[in-house]
Amino acid sequence: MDASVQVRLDEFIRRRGLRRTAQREVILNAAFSKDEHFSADELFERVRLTDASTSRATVYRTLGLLVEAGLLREIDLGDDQTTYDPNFLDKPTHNHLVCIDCGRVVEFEDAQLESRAAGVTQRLGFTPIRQSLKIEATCEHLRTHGRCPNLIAARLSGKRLRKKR
Amino acid sequence: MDASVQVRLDEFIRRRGLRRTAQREVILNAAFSKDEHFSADELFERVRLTDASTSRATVYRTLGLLVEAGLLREIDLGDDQTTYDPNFLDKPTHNHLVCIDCGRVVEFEDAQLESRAAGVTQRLGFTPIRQSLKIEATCEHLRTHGRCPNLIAARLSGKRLRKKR
DNA sequence: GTTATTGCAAATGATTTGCACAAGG
DNA sequence: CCTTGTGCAAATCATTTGCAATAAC
Repeated sequence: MDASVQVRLDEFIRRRGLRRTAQREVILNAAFSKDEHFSADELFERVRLTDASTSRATVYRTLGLLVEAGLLREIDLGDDQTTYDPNFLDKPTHNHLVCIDCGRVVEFEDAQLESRAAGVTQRLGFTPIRQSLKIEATCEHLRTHGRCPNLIAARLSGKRLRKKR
Repeated sequence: MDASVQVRLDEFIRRRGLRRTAQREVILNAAFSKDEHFSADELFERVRLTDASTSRATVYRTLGLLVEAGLLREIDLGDDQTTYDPNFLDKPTHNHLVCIDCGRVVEFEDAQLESRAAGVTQRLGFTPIRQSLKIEATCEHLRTHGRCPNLIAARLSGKRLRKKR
């Protein structure tokens, strides 16, 4: 985990008169231990590995904090639960491509898309704050080879593939 | 309501061996009576005006049907409940700009954004199926005039302004 | 007649919250 | 100390579902 994440949270906590706690520490570490997206529950599971006493409620509360602090961002991948993305610090303007076949999520940045969207926003009489492009697509690999390695992996791990409940 | 909507639903129903019912008729009409976005509950309220007997459960079930039939599309505006957009028949590739100040939603199309995103998708090894750009922005009007007509209207109508529960 | 559909009420499941206790500064 | 944070369990709230009754075709 990048040390600056720790620093940013500390600043946010101080600025707001909040407190540093062991739980927030553990949760922060769990959240930024990989660059993978995660749900509140997945994070809770990760947290348990280190610290069995931290409660699910605290995970939810801390997630809210981290989002407010600008460390995490909530993204919508099309399923029912909120997904958290820890990669906006490194790539502040990245977008997401979701594979309809296997559920794989690919992140990408594109400066032209970014500026074009900003222009459109201005023209409409607004000031752009944040923009997110979600592309849903099918896997070229699946169509040409008849199978998709990610799909197989996803099924094995019992991962939920799109769509609500 | 455009008559073609009716036709499309009928075709979908026939193709799938489903049945035309009074409830589906009423719900379809309510959904396409305006070009405004709506939540399941808002639609249910609209439906009650015409027909007090149709249940909330049937509204939910029919919404699923209309989405499958390609008549409605679920969009994410950042609040907790699913929002349905009836305007994709007229503007198949439109995107959304959400004003952070007042919650107003502006729809816009942009062919260049569209094709650029499609190009990126191809380059990543996927076939684009659908793409949605959501822009969050602040109101120019609010900053320069100190007030936003939409914000006032939104507050008066007790509209929920972003963020979860 | 079959099979799909509906209404009702109960179930679900992610997320939030009230409260009494614990802990940071 | 005084206030914020936490765990727990109960509460929320949108959405889904089981089931018996109803209505398409």
